[in-house]
Amino acid sequence: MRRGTRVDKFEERRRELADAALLALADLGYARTSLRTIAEHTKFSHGLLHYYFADKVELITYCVRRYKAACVQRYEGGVGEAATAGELATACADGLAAALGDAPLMHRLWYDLRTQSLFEAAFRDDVAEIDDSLQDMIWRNVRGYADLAGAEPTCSPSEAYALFDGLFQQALLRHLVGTEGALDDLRRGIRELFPRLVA
Amino acid sequence: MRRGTRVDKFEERRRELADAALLALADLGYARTSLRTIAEHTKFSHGLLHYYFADKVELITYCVRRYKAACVQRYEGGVGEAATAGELATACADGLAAALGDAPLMHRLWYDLRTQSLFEAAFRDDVAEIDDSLQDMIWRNVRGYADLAGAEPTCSPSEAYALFDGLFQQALLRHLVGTEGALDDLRRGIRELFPRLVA
DNA sequence: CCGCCGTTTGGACGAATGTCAAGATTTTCT
DNA sequence: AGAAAATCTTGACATTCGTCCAAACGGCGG
Repeated sequence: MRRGTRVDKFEERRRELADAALLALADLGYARTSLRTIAEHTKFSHGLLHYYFADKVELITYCVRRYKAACVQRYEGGVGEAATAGELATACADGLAAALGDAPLMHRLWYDLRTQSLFEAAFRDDVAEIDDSLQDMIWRNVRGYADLAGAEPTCSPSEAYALFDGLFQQALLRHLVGTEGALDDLRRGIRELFPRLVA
Repeated sequence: MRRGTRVDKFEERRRELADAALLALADLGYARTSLRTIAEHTKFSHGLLHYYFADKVELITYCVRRYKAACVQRYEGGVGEAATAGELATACADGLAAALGDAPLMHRLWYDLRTQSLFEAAFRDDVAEIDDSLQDMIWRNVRGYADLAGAEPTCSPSEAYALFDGLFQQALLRHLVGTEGALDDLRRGIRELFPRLVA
């Protein structure tokens, strides 16, 4: 048996366990998720987690990286197809609102982990990496909008990301407590944000 | 001795304990703060906490309310003195940047608790109340800016708050990891945000 | 078939947690 | 001063946590 196969099998199980852990984390949040509750989301016993992960921190950071993989893949495409600036803004707004509507608990977890990284240095690098890729995603859209509108962005990439993220996070908050129209407001807010950022 | 005095003394100690708890929470975050570590921030023993608070949740929610009291008091004044729209924008930007620079750990705690409220229903009402008062504070500034500029806001109060909060939260993130110029960027970002929101 | 090795289990451990109650101490009232 | 009420300390409790480990399982090459 080739060495590669063993490693692949090992990595595959790590991914499987991490995915289960992400479901548990999305349910309960970082503060309330123990290794045993994670194990209950799998068909294995709690001891196994320490066979595939050195400790809890390694498991969680692996989960964060895994979340990022799914995340950037989702946002990878997107900008290309719009013919006008308005179309791009609408497409971006619809995409973000759909992302929020499809997996609100995952985004809640994202904000939880991002906040935890401010207290737990171990998460900081991975979280920062995800944040950067999200900022890039937003900036590609803003740049694309400016190009189609024959204008230039009047803000920095990080500023644009902060503003988009503010809208997104508030929409998440309101969506989770059941506020009607939170997603529609998000769509409108994002659509109208684009023209505010170029000149 | 009047009954009122007893109640006052009781309430005063509750405040004292809650303030110590807030310091501990600001240090460690909600997930890592236990009742015993809170007690270590006081001159009392851990058992006393259950004399003044029924359980941990009541203590934390009391802390949140207390945080709000200090918070709204800080932001209460502010709008009145500006003579021009630009002055108001600058004053608001300076105020928010100063608030962040003076007590970054308290604001980190705020975002932590706001996120926890998405998992722990017990905090939800108090957090929402603080969020509303912050939104009002922002909206007073946006309204005031629009009046001085002879224009009208082109966004809703919640939208304005989301955008301001996005800038503030990112500035906090970058400030806490030591990014130079995070506060200056926040000031500039807020100053430039005002004209984007009126027409 | 046996023995090996990667997997998996289930229980044990010490530490830490929230909660509680019994007693000591301090304050207050008569 | 003495009684009563309040404040506070101390130690214990059950539970849960992360971690570790000895043993059992399972497939595959000999």
